[in-house]
Amino acid sequence: MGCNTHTRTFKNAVYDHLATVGKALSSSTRLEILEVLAQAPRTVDSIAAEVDQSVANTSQHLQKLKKARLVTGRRDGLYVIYSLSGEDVVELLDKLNRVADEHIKELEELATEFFGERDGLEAVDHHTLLERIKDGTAVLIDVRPEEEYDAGHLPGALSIPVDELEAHIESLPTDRTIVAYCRGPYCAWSAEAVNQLRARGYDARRADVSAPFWKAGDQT
Amino acid sequence: MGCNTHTRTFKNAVYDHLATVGKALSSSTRLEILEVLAQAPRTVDSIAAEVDQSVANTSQHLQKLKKARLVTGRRDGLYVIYSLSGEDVVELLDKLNRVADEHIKELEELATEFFGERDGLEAVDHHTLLERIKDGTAVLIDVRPEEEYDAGHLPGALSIPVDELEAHIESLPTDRTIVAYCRGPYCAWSAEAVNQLRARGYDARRADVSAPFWKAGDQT
DNA sequence: TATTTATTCAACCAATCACTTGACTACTTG
DNA sequence: CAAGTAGTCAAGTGATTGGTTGAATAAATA
Repeated sequence: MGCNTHTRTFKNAVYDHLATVGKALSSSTRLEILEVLAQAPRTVDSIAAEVDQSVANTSQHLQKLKKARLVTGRRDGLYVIYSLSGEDVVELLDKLNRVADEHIKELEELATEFFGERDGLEAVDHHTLLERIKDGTAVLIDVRPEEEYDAGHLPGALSIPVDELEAHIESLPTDRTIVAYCRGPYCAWSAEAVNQLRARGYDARRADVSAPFWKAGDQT
Repeated sequence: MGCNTHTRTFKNAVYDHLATVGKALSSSTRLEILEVLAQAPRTVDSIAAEVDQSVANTSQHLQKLKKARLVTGRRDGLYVIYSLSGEDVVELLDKLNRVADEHIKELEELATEFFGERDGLEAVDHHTLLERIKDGTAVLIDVRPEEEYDAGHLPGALSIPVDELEAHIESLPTDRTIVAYCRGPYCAWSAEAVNQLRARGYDARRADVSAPFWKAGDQT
């Protein structure tokens, strides 16, 4: 209380600005755009295709994200290339994911329903993953599109996009565990990769790791 | 590409759930409610008064926050007491604050405009703060209402709510720096406390620390 | 049981939202 | 300069939002 009368308008202005960021995170389409941008910078056209929306609509969403300062766009000739405006945005998205994951039980239900029994493709956590790669008992594969791998990947990972897995499957060692990861905890590609690998007799697992989030500090 | 057709509906469901959390953060009133709850659990009535909204409206906002699983309410006799549903929610709010603070330049402008020259009341960062308290060159005061102090405070802090500062000012040592903190980086109370203290000849500073966020890990 | 206090629910309104369509601007290449 | 491609802008539509008001519950107390 006390200084409320003085404070009001300043406080409101502050919360309005914070809400601008909140609003940016309030549309599923925008969250999808953000996750795409968390993998690698992209042009408007390509984002639109990725999230299955019209270019105009995508552009408008990008304007909103820009207003909230979560993304920046730079012109490169014919194209405008958007990217997240900082590491901390990845961290924010990561937190949002984790909070939702922790508290919204429907998400877990969805996941087990979609991935089958989640322990059917037992995920491997971050720390044991690193150890297993070091001591050579596991091979880590990044099943995202090549450009996303090129923009940054877990150390020691091989790039094998899902749709090329079939072709490269022979080159993988049969005497080690294959651990696959993709964009995030709900990205289906790693699950698909694991299924393909298992069908061929490999010992395969999903990594319990969000692709761009190795930058975002520790995985608890 | 590839598995989009299969993926679509699952992906949409996931992003819809994430957006539920985003939506919860998209209204300035709700963010204010969350910050209040980050200090201490509270009844609907008292939240409504604190954020200056009708009880009905506040209740509806709380329902939305509950649906997003950011808060929980438990009945205690006549009252329903709401609180944040976990530490991680505090961390999420903290990230939101930091991202906004980092990228939205208008926020800094607002702050300097309101707090006067920000370095006029030079904030003290987390680490030097801890050192100064340990070696006894500084006294830390928590200027939030007593209940919020009671619900949790920085170790070693004294509780002196702003509106009682005048009365207790004599009891503070004149030979040490007084460092004040309150709810968050935009909470005006600590600034006001500093002004009062300086007017009486004290060496006073604001702490660059968000009250409940000592739980939320390190201050970078 | 009737009354009081705290909270929620339901109905409503103006404002905002996500998305569409179609026109407009920016840049590159022929 | 004309033609083509990438992106933005403007106007419009139905759905959702934040807020209001007043009635309906829920629990404590008289």
